[in-house]
Amino acid sequence: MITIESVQKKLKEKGLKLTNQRKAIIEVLVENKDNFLTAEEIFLKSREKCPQTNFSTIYRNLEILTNLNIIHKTNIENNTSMFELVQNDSHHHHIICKKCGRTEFIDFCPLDKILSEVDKKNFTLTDHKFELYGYCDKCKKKDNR
Amino acid sequence: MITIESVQKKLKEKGLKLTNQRKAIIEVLVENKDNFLTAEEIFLKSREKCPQTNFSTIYRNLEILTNLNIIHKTNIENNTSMFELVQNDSHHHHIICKKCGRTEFIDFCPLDKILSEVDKKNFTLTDHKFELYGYCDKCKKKDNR
DNA sequence: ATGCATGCAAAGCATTTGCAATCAA
DNA sequence: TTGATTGCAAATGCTTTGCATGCAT
Repeated sequence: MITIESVQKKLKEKGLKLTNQRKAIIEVLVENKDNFLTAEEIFLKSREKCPQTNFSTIYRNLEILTNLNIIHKTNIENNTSMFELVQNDSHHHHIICKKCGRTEFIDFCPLDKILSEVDKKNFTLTDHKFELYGYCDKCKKKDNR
Repeated sequence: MITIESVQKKLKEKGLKLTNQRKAIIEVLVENKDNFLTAEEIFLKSREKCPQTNFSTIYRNLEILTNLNIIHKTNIENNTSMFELVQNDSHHHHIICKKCGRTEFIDFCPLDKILSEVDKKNFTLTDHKFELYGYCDKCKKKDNR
């Protein structure tokens, strides 16, 4: 279970300062840990908690948190990144609603199934992505493609 | 086997005109059908064949070809889209070199393995992505992350 | 001839950065 | 106190768009 406190502890261990802006960002991420959020969504929600928060602060912190493996960044369709808290207890993948960003977790990871095949190709693997896209119950395809 | 001619035929069937710029773009895509290319790479290579080609022409055509399912668009890491010709004989996934963009195909598709689980979640699926990232033989991790 | 396609230049949007001021430790 | 962090504003990079011209059919 991820809490605000546990993330803050993780930050302190890394020697990072706990500014109000950073606290707000983390709170937002924890409160929305079942959804991918855009930087703008995180910005707007963070500003409710810490009004003076600036957009560049958001981006700088999202990068720091990504590098620390506290959050996970993905690009769904276009050129807008989305972020979610890393649920560090279990490796998992996602089903993502293309309209509202709501996600469900998939415990299944296909990587094991094909690792032997990859080795043959002489690639050194660093990352993988397995994501399903569609429309959730509430957003069921209207005039979307 | 995908040839320039077969793609051009497909375009004609759709009522699209065969301009020199469009021909050049298709040639580039066919010649590099084993690699994802960025729009810029496609631009530079196309201009070798058709010097007056403009960047906006590239983007307009990439969008048209994507909508016609002639090419496939993906976002690897950041906010730069990459494109490859659709190998329409078989559904497949990719191993992608994060440095040079070279790809290998993976015939295995994990989707079947979990379809039943997805149904339970009431998502209407439209797309999925299964991609492995790493460094190919030639680019073996240097100072990359 | 007709309208789809292009070139050009400007705009749009997400993201990044330089720098001086501010704040947590 | 001191370096990490922030706000601001400007810059960047990729992509899109409006409009007049050009070209394939």
